[in-house]
Amino acid sequence: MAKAQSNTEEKIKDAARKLFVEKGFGNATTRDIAECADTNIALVNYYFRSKENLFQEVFQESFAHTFLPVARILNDDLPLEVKIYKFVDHMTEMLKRDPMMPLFVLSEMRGEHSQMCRIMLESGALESNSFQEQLNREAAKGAIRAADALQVETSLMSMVLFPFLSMNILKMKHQMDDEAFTRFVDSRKKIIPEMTLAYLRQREG
Amino acid sequence: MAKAQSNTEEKIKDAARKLFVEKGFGNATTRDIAECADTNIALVNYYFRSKENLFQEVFQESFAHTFLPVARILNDDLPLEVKIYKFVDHMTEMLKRDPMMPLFVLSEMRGEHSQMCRIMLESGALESNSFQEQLNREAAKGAIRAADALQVETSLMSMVLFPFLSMNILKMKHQMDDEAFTRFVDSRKKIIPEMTLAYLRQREG
DNA sequence: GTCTATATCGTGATAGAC
DNA sequence: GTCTATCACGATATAGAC
Repeated sequence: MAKAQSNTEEKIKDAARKLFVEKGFGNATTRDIAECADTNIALVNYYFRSKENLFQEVFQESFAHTFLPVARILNDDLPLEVKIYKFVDHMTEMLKRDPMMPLFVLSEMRGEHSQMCRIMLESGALESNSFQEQLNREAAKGAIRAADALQVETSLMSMVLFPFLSMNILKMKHQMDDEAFTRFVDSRKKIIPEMTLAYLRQREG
Repeated sequence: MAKAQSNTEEKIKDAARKLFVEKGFGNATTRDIAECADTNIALVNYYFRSKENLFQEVFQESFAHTFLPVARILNDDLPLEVKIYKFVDHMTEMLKRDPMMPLFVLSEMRGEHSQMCRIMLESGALESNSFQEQLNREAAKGAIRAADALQVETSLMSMVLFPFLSMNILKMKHQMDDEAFTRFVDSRKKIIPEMTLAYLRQREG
């Protein structure tokens, strides 16, 4: 079709992405978005039929293009140790570029309604279980203890994501500026894999 | 003063606590709260001057009485291993009783405005650093490696809190019912301390 | 203390001129 | 495609009767 991309449409999308993530779906108003995109409410509803629709269109891609590819690293074909370091590193770098995304996603998941639920399911959230198989193989070799992949994944996700989820509290409570926060999460790139591997390589208690 | 506690006032507080946590400050309406408390909007504004004020009054106590005491376990006078197991266990049990609280607190912290910020600061969020001192003593004895208390605290908090923060996604993605979720977080009571202690006891990389 | 009725405002969405 | 003007609604909050 090669339809020329309207500049206005893109500006609205960008403004929406920014404001939705910053303030949540409920607190970001159409007026905010229009003003931030240097236009007016009527045009927002001209390009997208409604606020809900705008939300949907913007986050289908945005979410599927940032979070999911990184999360899938755990199912890549890589040696266990390499994989864990790569996962933590890529996830951390992604979050440094988009630090408010995780809190946004989680808070939009409250309540059944939530457009986010549909988006997550449609984005192919159901992964393969090749990570569990890898853990089983390593355990059979005696390289690591027996471990539940879901528990390990959850721990990894927790430790990487949580500092960003609680960024505001963390900064406030420990007087961190942006630079100090970056140093903090950067040093976790080493700590988190070490902690995970120390657990896996330990004899079962 | 011994002023008789109005039953209505308590019902409103309870309703507010429930709905604020469930849907967030912005999405819980005064009408919701009034209806849920079996009364009307006028009475809500009679007892509390405004919605914001109601929020403030309800969460000053609620938050300070549930989360903070548990968080302070890390500064208790206990052997390191005992302390870590106790912290994870108590925190998990607290969260099982109030599973939506963490996501609520974090999402209310977005934006500078946020009454939550004041509440957190006033609640005595500034703890002592006795946990760091304990880690230093243990490291000096050679029992553990040198470690930053803030990093260890963050990892512990992460691993306990995150499953509750992402409860909806977790349940949806892995078809967990309430019982399965409880089993999941219960088994983390063992995994999380093991992981933390395995890291601390490991020779430095 | 409790309720009904209402004032006032901000929101999402649309009609219609250009 | 773009804008102004406006509608319909739901929100918080209050006035005033009982």
